[in-house]
Amino acid sequence: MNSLDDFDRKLLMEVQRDAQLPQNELGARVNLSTAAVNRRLRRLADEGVIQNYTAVVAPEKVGYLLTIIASVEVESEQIDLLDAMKRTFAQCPQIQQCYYVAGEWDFVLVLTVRNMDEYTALTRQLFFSNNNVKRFKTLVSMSRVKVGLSVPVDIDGK
Amino acid sequence: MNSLDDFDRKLLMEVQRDAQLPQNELGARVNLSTAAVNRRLRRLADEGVIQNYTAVVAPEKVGYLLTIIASVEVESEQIDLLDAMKRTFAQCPQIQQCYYVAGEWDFVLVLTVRNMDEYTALTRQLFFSNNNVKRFKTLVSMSRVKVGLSVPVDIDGK
DNA sequence: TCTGAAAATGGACCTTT
DNA sequence: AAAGGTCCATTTTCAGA
Repeated sequence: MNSLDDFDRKLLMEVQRDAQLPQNELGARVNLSTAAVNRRLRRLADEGVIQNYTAVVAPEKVGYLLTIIASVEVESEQIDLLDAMKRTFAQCPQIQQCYYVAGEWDFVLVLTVRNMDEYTALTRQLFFSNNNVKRFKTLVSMSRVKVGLSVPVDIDGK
Repeated sequence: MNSLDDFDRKLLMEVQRDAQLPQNELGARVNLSTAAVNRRLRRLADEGVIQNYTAVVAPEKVGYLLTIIASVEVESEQIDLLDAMKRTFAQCPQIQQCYYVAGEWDFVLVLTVRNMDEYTALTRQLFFSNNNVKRFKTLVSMSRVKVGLSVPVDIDGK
């Protein structure tokens, strides 16, 4: 049902780089007619391979000057407590990413905040006032060396 | 030069959620004519507020089943050594994100890989064979609770 | 804000494998 | 059948009045 060919992979590569390329330009790059490109992009979206199209906003241009990585260890791994935390984290607009991980920590969060005060307030709200947070650690980003969600869909293996 | 009004903020909000909304639909949502929407989106892109438009690909649908968070401590913080590492990390397609951080670690990486073998190979290439890596730690993501790059541009403060 | 031209999308239909 | 190509109508973009 869900096997991608080289056309699909090339399209995904291009459209991850620039989702605004018109379909005729995509067609020129991957060697397909615009109609075929149109059909494939629709199929990829329908199948959920392409989750969505989004504009990437530069946080520093809208006043979000700080990026923070926070690790969280929980007190109890009881399912409903975990689910509640996941929901809380997912809903928090400043949390861009939340991973539930195995290892020394239970959650890793990537946050974007305006300044340290905003982060301090968030730690109160998210960590200190949550009984199930045993401890957390903060790493402050000095440089966002690479930031993206691109998946490498090179032309080869499977 | 770069002050956003509520129209801009609403547009950014919408277009982060779905970059495919036509400009007339955006206009209806934020209460502007399509021409005004058109001009504003162009301006936001020109100013770099909108960095780019991209299709978000579901990694698991293209065979990238594992998400890994890796922390790296370096041996020396000599500028040229750091720059070399940054370049290496930035170029690695499986590294989605790389932050240079202050705190217990020097780098935090978010990686997407097909499987553990691929990650093991990457650790050889990126960490073990790099003299400037003192130590690294791996956290394996069991659940990608929230994954995005959205910046909260709600309607309020500055 | 409105109007209109140029461009892009997406369906219908036919052809190829 | 499954997928590509061509053609065409509709929608969208975007500049000028």
